[in-house]
Amino acid sequence: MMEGMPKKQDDALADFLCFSVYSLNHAFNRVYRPLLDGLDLTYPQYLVMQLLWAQDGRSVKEIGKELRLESNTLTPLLKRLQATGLIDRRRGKSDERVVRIFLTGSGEALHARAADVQSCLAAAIGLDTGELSRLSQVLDDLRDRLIGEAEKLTTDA
Amino acid sequence: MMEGMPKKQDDALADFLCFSVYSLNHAFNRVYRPLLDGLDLTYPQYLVMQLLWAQDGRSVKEIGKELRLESNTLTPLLKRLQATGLIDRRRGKSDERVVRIFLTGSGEALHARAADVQSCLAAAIGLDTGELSRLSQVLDDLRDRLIGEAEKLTTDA
DNA sequence: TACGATTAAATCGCATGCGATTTTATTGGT
DNA sequence: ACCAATAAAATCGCATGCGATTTAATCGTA
Repeated sequence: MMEGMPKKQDDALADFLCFSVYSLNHAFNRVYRPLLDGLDLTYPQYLVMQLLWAQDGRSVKEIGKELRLESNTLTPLLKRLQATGLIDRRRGKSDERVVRIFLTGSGEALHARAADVQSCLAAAIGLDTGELSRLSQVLDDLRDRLIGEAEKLTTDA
Repeated sequence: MMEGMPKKQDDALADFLCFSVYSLNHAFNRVYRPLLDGLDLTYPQYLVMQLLWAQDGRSVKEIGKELRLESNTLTPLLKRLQATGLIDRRRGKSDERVVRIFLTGSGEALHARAADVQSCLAAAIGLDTGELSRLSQVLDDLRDRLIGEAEKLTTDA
């Protein structure tokens, strides 16, 4: 309003942006859910399967680094995928602490059935390739900056 | 790669964008958490309090419409806020089905202590006002479009 | 070699989200 | 006035996320 005091107003936008991301994330889940229901996968499970389809035999740690998740989230999730028969969990031979994740036959087979999830999503989003990649880039940069800030905050406290 | 077959590649970007949003949302939570810990609030609880600080006496339905959440999420959350003494839940007089949410004294008092959350967030994000509002707008538009698509998908099935 | 520090997973507890259902109150048509 | 349809919350079950801690294996160094 006044020239001298726009700071309060501006700061509110930070909250708005966070809510935009929060509610957009929920919206994505709502689109993914009906698509993934047919595959008996949740969205985080789908993310893990995507990684494994790209490359097998990753450790829990490596998966966590890619998805920004910790073992306290991944271990139960991976056990559920194992229970449904999509993956195997094997202790590393050289290092017994490491658990490596391998696709089973049905885990690999699911890849084909997951083929149209991406195209449905792309259609629902309705942005062209350029906009998509630009937007992803902006969000990823912001994410990495925030993770840095979060570390500062928690280290200080 | 080939000129004739870029569709597969393009569709993958849809998955990437969704993951960008997913992981950015987690990153926001990591920044908010240490800030909100001092207020004994979670991020969704903070969102509800923001609404109430702006305007008291909303119904659960109205809060849900703003935050895109259902009663199955809000009811337990609101009961926790009531248990910590920040809000009151009262049945509407004209319509006994409706539960309206009111700030208590300590709920109102918390507003002052929450003042620097926004400014810390704004600093962590590190974008200027114009970029912030443009980005929010893009994400909100996408969210609303996706919710529309999700309804189509679930209605079809 | 011994042993404390480090590391990878796992475990525990709590707070979301949400699909599905239930409970209670209100409304609308006859 | 009656009663099915509708509407608002609440309840239940399950799958994340994550802080905090624990367990088990490996490493580093005296």
